[in-house]
Amino acid sequence: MAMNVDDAQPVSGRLPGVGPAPVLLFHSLADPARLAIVQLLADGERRVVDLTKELGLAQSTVSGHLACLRSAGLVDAHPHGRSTFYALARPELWPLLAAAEELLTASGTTTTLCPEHHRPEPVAVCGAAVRGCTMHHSGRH
Amino acid sequence: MAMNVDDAQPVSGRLPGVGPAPVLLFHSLADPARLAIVQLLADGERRVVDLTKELGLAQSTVSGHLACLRSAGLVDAHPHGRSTFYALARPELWPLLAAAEELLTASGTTTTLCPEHHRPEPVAVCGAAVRGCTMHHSGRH
DNA sequence: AGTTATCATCGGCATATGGCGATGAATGTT
DNA sequence: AACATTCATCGCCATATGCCGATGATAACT
Repeated sequence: MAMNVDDAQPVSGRLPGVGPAPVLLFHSLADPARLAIVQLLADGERRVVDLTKELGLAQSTVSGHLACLRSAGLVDAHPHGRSTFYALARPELWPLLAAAEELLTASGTTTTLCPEHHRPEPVAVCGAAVRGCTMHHSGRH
Repeated sequence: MAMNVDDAQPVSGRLPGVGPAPVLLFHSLADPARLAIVQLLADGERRVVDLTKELGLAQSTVSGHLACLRSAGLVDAHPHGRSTFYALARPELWPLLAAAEELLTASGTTTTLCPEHHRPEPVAVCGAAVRGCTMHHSGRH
């Protein structure tokens, strides 16, 4: 479930230099469960059990997905007591999801990947400063 | 090699609504070969043979990857004579890749996914209008 | 100490993925 | 007409992926 970074030659060995990092990043987002986790974490950090219940997946499965997201650097794990809290680690994720959403919209698909508060201004006639992309920790410790 | 759209219940059936489209999109980018193809096509459209040589992969493999990218709506196929030209179909892809690049940079990885002419302005003090993200067809028919 | 809760990790299993060569259709060339 | 080229598709195979239950470690609670 992991996809190691150290698998050297990605395909045949002489591909143009794409590097494993972007592949890992996109791979981590190329799964319904992981994408759902990201969306849930957008609302605030969660414990593994919480996600387990919200997703309807086995605990081991959720842990696996979280490990994947963590290896991609998208989430952070904060152990607290006997539970572990997971939270989004990269605010830069929202522009990415917004861009994906826009691409899909342009392709004719209606999708919602970003919560409203993380979407960029519709057009921004210029003047308004930085918006969206704010990390908000709704404490639960 | 395709990943069908009609596989209904993605994981267990009761996941929050993420929809198959974004998964398909990210999946299409989560492969070194396909990412390489995208980069090559950024420079202009290619035939399958061209990509086959440039990637060092079997023709059937390349065709498969192109089918995947096409099913994700990222590339278009223009049959011409006995060869087929493939070109990028979505200019909106560049903001996506730029966002991914930024995220990875923020994560500490140095990666280059967009050609310079497709990158957004470094900061854009405001004033300069729309830039980058232009589709350029360097004809070869 | 004993019990309960939470979670990471492991092994097993069914399926998906990505690689290849072979085949056949379509088209251009001789 | 015969041949060559290009490409989509198919079957095969090795590996990766995602799911689960079981196990064991850690920490809290009685």
